[in-house]
Amino acid sequence: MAVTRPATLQDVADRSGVSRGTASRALSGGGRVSAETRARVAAAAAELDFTTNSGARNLRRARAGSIGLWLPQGLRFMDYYMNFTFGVVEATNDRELTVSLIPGDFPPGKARSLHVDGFVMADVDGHDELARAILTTGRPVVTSELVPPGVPAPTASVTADHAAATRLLLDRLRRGGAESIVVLIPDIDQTWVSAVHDATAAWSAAEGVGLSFLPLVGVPAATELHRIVDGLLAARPDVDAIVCVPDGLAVGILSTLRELGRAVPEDIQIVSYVDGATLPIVQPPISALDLRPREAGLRAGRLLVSLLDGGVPRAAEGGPLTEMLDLEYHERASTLPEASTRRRREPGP
Amino acid sequence: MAVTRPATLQDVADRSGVSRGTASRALSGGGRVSAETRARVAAAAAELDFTTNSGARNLRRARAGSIGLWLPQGLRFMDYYMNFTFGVVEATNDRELTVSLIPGDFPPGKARSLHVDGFVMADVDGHDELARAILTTGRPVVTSELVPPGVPAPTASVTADHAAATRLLLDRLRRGGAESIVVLIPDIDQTWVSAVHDATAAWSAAEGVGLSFLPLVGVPAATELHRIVDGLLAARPDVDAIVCVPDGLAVGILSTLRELGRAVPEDIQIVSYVDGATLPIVQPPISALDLRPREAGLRAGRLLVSLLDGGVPRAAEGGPLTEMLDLEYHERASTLPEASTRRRREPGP
DNA sequence: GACGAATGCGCAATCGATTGTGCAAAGATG
DNA sequence: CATCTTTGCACAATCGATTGCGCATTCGTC
Repeated sequence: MAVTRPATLQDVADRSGVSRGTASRALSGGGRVSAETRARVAAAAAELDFTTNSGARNLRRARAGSIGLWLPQGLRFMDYYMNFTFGVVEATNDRELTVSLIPGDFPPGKARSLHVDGFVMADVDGHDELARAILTTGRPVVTSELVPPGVPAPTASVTADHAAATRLLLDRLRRGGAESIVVLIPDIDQTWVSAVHDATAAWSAAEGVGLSFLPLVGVPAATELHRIVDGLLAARPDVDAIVCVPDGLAVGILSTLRELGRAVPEDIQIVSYVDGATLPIVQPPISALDLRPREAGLRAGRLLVSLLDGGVPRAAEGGPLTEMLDLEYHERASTLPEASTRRRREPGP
Repeated sequence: MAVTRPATLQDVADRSGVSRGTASRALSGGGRVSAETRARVAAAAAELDFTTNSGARNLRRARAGSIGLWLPQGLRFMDYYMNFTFGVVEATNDRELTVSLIPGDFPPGKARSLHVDGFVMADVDGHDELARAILTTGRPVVTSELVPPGVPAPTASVTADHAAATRLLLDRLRRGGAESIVVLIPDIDQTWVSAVHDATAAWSAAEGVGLSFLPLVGVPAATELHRIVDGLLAARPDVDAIVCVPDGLAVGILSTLRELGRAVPEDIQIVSYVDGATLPIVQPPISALDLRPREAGLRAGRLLVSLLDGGVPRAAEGGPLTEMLDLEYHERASTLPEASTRRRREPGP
């Protein structure tokens, strides 16, 4: 079987005895073409196995035909970002758009040379030079989560009410009887993390519940985690609830607590701010907030597509466009249902 | 600031007083251009903030300028595939190639219309129609792992010696004293899974160690997992080692075993065939095989790039090109170091 | 001083499709 | 029957860059 050059529109035109222009109109549906000609061209196209060269079309239409997807560097939150990515891809279904991944180490100075029509960015970190460069290109950008202060504003954003979600989680722990809560929070400059932090602090002040933060740099290994939890329990023996912000970490905390002889949820309740594939399958399954990454990606992608289609005003009054995403709390066994069922560490009467 | 059309090569040519052709040669480095002209053109390009329109270039060069990345459908092995993806992206660094994600539900019939120069595919499943269609396009394809029998062969593949890796794991368990092993294996039609299965069976026959398979359909929830493990221990009380093939599952097994009062690794050893972010941070940390997904993606990507550059013979004698990847076993605390240290469940003398 | 080679650059074709303009034939209206 | 619209299609410009060819000019050598 000879390697045959793919058929071009010219080939189709020749075969059906019309001009290239007519062939184009016949196939694309627009313009004035007789039904009979249209059918003849369609037949020729089918016989030649013609598929339109999207590169040429995009050139003519002055579009790139793809959107760039930027994801944070570092190896955290893989589960989240993979789902997010699939969501973005889903948003381009049946549209003539492709999703291309932007290398994390792409030179920021060359950001303008990225041949894309717009960008979707997830969790922009204030310190990432490439992220800033992309936001400065002037092309449409939709971010998932807001960008930190000092970073050029995106065209639009998809975000969620993290303050409310945080309060929901904390209220939930409190109803389960929590009186002293620790929040394990990653040390990264992303707005949703700050939102969780601030909402936690505000809630603590308002509710008068003992609360402290434990910042985490990087991804701690098992021994380090053991040391951290051990130190924590020594310093604050009264801790009876833990909020894990990083996704996979909660399972590590859980097994470390068991190792140290603490029962979950009886002695200490656990919730994770980010749900993940492993959280529901450990014993006890860990309650978590479902950030709905796939939906977030889908919404961000769709928003960008609308912007590119010109269907959405670039700047509605009152600043950049923001779309809200509802989060879902998944109650599992690592939190106590009611305060009354709670067994304190001190022996009963 | 007015939205100004990006500068074209013609603009650069006009500004430096040369023809478009000369400007092109001056910037691309090829052809005969005087040093002085070259400098003048470069200056003009810099002033105009010119970046070459890669769409136009690709059209002229009859290339697509991107490679398509296909990943299996379903939500398993997220951690692995995300790293794999980053590896592929890394392979395109500094080359004029982008990585575009192929939607999992892309219509197989239109696979030929995908405007890419070649494909990288991970873990092709024999039942996926789109995967087959892609392999039939005739374009260069590099797969990670071999394709199942009956599926059109790819141009080249990156794979690993799963039989050897399996034996290594099993030998390791045996040295730790294992006498009755259970292998939890996902019910999917991918060659590496079959390789693990077959190697396990062969090893069992050769070594005379008791062994059984437990096929898993889908991703079991916590309660289901509990039931499975419970049933397993009831049916085979002598089980003293478990091999988990799916990645995140091992942590679920671990905590379920603890729940059931079995000590790991003293009563039952655990290893995971696929390493993941959570495995090292639970107590005890779970021994696992590092499949080196990033490296796999990188190698697959590089191989495809070589194929596209024509640097590698399409079909060396002896069938399709195959590159081997070394795997790494990470010994952790969920396996016993030596048989002598093993504590049996029956009380001591 | 003459002739061949090398150099520098402009011209124009080309990649493959889209789309505005214009002309001829067919149909509608008086 | 003459004029006015529509309809159907061909022509050619265009998107932005790459590249083969050919013409001057300059350089080198005898």
